[in-house]
Amino acid sequence: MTTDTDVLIAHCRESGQRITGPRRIIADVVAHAHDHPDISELHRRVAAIDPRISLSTVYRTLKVFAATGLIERHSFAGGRVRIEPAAERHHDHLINVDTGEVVEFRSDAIELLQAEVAKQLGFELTGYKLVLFGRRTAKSDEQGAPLRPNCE
Amino acid sequence: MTTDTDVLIAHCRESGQRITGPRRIIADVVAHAHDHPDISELHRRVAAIDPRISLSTVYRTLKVFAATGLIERHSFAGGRVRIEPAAERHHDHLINVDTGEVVEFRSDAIELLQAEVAKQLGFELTGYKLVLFGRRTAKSDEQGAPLRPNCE
DNA sequence: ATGCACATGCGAATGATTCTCAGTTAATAT
DNA sequence: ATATTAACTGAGAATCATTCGCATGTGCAT
Repeated sequence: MTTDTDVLIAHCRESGQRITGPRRIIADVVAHAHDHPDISELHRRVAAIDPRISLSTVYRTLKVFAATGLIERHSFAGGRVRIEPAAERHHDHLINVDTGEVVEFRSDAIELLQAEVAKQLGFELTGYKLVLFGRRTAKSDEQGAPLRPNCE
Repeated sequence: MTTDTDVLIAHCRESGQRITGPRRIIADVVAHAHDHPDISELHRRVAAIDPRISLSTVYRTLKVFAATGLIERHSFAGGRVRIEPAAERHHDHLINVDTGEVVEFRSDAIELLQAEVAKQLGFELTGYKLVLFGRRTAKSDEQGAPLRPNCE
């Protein structure tokens, strides 16, 4: 139960949501999940703290958190959705196709170009989804969260 | 049954696949599907030609076509997968968040930057997924295939 | 303290996709 | 042409992630 968690809780309360036991715990787990876990993994961690908390509640609470912008939901591999606490600073992801490892990065240049491209097509850019897939170049292969490599 | 279709058929045969009645029809429908339909929509079109063709067969055949690189499978909106015949020239997509309209575009600059970013992170870029979301700027709103706007 | 709207848990429902399996059929050899 | 056989197909069951329905439980404003 750290400051991170408190921030989540605070935002949640501000947006008129009730702070319940399950939500406290889920907020706590999410705030410390810096490895882009999927929802069953989150439920596993939550259940390790309080086994009475159901998967439904995790789904529902995450939806609430997402609606308030407290977390982000990614679908890197087409299949299950993966969660990360909302970052102060926006970033994108590179997936190691060999290990599933998720690397975060940001590039202002790419974002500028995207807005530029959209404008040229007659659109105002409201959002985008960018995921890079790659393979480590002639270096040690590091660890990585299990994730189905490749993307549909 | 046009040249496009024949090309699909030819590629299919080359890769050691059998050319069956259903596959002919599916190839034909896919070759003319320039609107990124989802799989049930494809099945609808296929069934309009031969109602005996099952949804399973459409799924299976599309998987075969995809494995051979004859089509591309996109998951723009998180939910169902959408199909397009493989293009000579690679391109990305911009989704009109108001109408679901899919606009194709390409930007060498963005692709160069992506490879650059990956390299800086110590990766060789093997692929990427880029989807822009936008809203038409002060112009007539055009038509668009129905698609759930926004993306998780 | 109390009430009630919102939250929870459980299991059932959904929706897309995949699998199973018995019956067909294309491609190849005869 | 015909037989052979491995690949293909249709129908429905199975799977998997996610959502729903509903009876019960519980924050929190009064």
